[in-house]
Amino acid sequence: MAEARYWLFKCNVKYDTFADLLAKGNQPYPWHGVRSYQIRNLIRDKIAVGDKVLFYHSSPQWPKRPEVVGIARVVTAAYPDFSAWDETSPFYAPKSTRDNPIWLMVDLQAELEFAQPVTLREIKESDHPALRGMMLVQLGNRLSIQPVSKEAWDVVVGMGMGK
DNA sequence: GCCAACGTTGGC
DNA sequence: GCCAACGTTGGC
Repeated sequence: MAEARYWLFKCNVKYDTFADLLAKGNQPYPWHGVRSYQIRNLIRDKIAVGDKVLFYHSSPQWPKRPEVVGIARVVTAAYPDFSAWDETSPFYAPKSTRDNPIWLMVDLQAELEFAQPVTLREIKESDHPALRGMMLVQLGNRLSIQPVSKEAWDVVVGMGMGK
């Protein structure tokens, strides 16, 4: 296997949470709902089985804060996102057909829930150079999947484990 | 609810 | 291909 890479996946808590992954136990969880070509291309070209994921909750209800809540692992290659075919899904996307799927997804499996979630605010306020370099804290960034450096990974996971 | 960022759409 | 209008994201 190629060397694992590190990512941050944003999850809008309106649709899914880390609890949904944890509830699956050892079963894979289809990371559905990507509707951005940039992210689709990342999934298709860059993300591989075994890659590691910081699981981030975005857009929480006040007074909850956006935060990294745990770690997951990529367990499949990219395959068509079936939620695009479901008329009852908020991610229904009729342009993506079974014969010619536009939207792709991978499956995730939960690995570890942080003892102590790492909030966006903590990451922003950290003076650690690896965290200051994270895409997450840069202005205007809205990508729902972002590459994370090994250094930033180690720092965030350390914070989440309560170190 | 507000609003900045910014990707996407569509008229030309 | 340009670019203005529009829609979505997401922090606050």
